[in-house]
Amino acid sequence: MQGTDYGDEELKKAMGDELRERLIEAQSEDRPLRVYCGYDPRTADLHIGHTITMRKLRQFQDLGHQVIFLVGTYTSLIGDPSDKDKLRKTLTLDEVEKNAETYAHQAFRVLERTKTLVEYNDKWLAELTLKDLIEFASNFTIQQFLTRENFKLRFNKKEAIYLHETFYSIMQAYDAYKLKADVQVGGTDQLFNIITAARKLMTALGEKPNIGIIMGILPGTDGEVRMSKSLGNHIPLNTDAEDMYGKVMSVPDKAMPLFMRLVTRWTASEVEQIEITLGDGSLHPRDAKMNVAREITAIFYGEEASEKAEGEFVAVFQKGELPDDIADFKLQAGQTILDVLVAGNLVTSKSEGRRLIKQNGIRLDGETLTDANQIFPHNGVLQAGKRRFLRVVE
RNA sequence: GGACGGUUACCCAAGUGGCCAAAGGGGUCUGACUGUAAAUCAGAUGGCGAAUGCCUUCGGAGGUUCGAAUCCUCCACCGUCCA
Repeated sequence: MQGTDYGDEELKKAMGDELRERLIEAQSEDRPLRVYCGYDPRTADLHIGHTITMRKLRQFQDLGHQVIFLVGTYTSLIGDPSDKDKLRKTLTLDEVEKNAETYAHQAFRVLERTKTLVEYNDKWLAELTLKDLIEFASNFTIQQFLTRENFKLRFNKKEAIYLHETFYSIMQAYDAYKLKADVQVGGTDQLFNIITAARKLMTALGEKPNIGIIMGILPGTDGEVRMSKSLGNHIPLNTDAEDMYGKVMSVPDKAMPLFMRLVTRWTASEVEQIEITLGDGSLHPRDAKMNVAREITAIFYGEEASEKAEGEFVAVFQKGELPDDIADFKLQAGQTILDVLVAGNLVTSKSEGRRLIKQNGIRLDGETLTDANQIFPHNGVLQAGKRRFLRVVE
């Protein structure tokens, strides 16, 4: 149950107990648990926050259970208006399928491909009739939905709650039913869908209710707000090892417990051990974070690339040396410092370049440059800020 | 169907005729310091220009005005309430 966040001890205990029972039951029937999590491929641009539920699925996978990666092809077509992260535009089936492919590709850096069953929910949702929907919906009351935190809050603030948002819960519940899920994994925003909607509908349709594993929310690089691309504090999966390592190092120390629990492959006892050594001072917080950064980078780029990224980080940021790979830039006659900054992609505009120079953020071979319009003085390594480099040659 | 209200920069959110390239917060960036791209402190954060400055931006299109994010008209999208 590492990294879970039910927001309620009783619920957590109930789910833990039920999971234990279900495990025993499955064992006596000589079958693995069916564990699923649904993904809406409305974006193909994943960040490490998206991998939390995958990590949890992987843990089940490693214990020999059947993991189902459900692609929300049908639900993605509509789009959830409550999620401002996602564009509200309606996607075409084609786009969804393309996204799903990229999505799965990234997901399989966490999950074992051969042991993962991939399903698409349009297979059964598209076939539902209005009669079915009415029947399903008759299991729920408006009050139940209104007690859901998410809705209650918006209701009180007089914000819109769309009718079809309630369909979402019902569709997701039906997914769980069709998949005969023993366990469903999701973030805290999915608590209602998993615990209330799915369990109720499954029971009504004569299945055993799924057990919810509710995962905590990962903060972004600022350590406070949840990781999100539109908030600009995310760590993307599709970057490079050096960048990922560095971005993890830029996360405030205080957020490390969550990063360890939600993103790394470490067990609960391993995490506890680290926290004990941090507490008694035998482990330096910086070293602890370096371990986390190395681990997370290794998950997505492999051990070798991760170690290399760490070596580079130590060299560049702790010792102030130059990184291994610096792009070459061929100097043209007459180019000013500002010209080179722009042409070499160290800055995105001349204004930004001027700003950096004014802020003493531009160095050539370690010497701070102060005049943007000066003809580029000589060959050497040009550095913008702490982490952008360019080797200027003839 | 009716009555109101909203749409502001990466995100949230002020601004209701000139002092608005637009408060504040978040994010991001830079510098100092350091234990790290942590914490803390300081600064920056549309573009072009050496610079007084100029150009583009406040949902879209027009209009009023010496002057509009601010007023008017139409359009689009969204919300709340009444029925």
